[in-house]
Amino acid sequence: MALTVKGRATRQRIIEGAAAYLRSDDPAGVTLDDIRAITGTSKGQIFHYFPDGKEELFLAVARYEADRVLDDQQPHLGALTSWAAWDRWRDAVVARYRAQGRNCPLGALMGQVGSTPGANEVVTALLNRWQFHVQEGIVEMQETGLVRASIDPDRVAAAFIAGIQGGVQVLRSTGGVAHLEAALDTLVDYLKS
Amino acid sequence: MALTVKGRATRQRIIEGAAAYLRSDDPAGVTLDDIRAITGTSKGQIFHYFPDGKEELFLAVARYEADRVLDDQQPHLGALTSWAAWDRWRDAVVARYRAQGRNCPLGALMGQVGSTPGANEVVTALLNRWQFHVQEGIVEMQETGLVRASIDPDRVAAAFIAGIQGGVQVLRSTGGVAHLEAALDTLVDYLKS
DNA sequence: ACCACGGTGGACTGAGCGGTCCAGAACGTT
DNA sequence: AACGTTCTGGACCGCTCAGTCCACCGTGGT
Repeated sequence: MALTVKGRATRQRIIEGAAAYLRSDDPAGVTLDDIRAITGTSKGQIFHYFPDGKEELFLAVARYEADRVLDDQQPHLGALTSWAAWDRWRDAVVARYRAQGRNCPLGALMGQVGSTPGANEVVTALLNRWQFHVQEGIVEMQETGLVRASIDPDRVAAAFIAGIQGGVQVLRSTGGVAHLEAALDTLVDYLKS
Repeated sequence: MALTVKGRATRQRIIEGAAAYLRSDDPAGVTLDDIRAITGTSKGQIFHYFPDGKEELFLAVARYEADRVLDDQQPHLGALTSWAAWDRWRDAVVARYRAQGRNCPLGALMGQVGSTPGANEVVTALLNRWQFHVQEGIVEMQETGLVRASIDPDRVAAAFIAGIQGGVQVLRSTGGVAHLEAALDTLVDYLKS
């Protein structure tokens, strides 16, 4: 399938339109017809650009959303070299998810797509990149002596990822960011102690 | 709807059969017909005992599973009065989810049911009870001087809940319990420090 | 001018599935 | 034994929705 400039634009329009729609509404009941209407396209186009249909489209949207997750944390996440930087990062994460509210785009997508290999791969790749950045930050803090050397950067970075994921999970049920904040603050506190 | 003894038994059979089936298979594609076949019942019975249909049945299963979550952590969760008890609890949680593997019954159910008020209520109630027990444990440890008084039991208990939820979430994608262990160990370590 | 190929529109299909309905069996109460 | 109530079975309905198909349009290369 060779795409022209126009074709790429349409494909992208479908992805972004679908992403926006899935972000606002409950994705459980989202149909291809909804997406068709929202993006001002037709069934023909959707299957032209995503031959495997719904699953392929949703996976493309998931990849798109996954990229945004890390983008929204930059530049803080990439330079966790001082306590001030950690605080800014913490605030960025909390702000992002507070704004997002109950509608976690990726979470909802995953609930939809289920546990296909492709879906797991998208999530795993995101979590790996995320954790890597946190780990890098911890290592750098250790090198400058701000964090004691006895802690295991990989392990604590994993704990951060788990804490954030869980905080967001709770947010999806309760609507509050208290757990997310508690997890982040407690772990940062742990690094400082 | 007045249920006889036989009726209650059938209703329970449906719930448990559905729970078992949902636990093993991908719940996204589970139909009422599947449940009917598994439980050896009929459409008539399902709607007799769950007049609101699929949603009511799934909610009943969710409640059933939610109860099991805490049950599986007992008696450890209810008596976090020594470091040994905390370790036993930690091991019980990890063992439970390791055995469960990728198939988180409640998580999958929630992905199915979506964000109905009823579903949120089930999850919120579970998390509250869970967090309460952890908080109680922290307070008791403080009273016996094993945990320093300067930490906020509520906040750290919330961090535990977030860490566990996130660890399970990661488990669902990667199949590994490393994140769950990292979260628990790091937070217990935090309490000890 | 032509032609080939990618882009676009939308009617149509087919099946899966939640939910309805009713007839009849079992039960238990008097 | 008779009658009301609950339990059970399964045929049936209707709708939703992913996916198909094909005709037509736009564009760019020669």
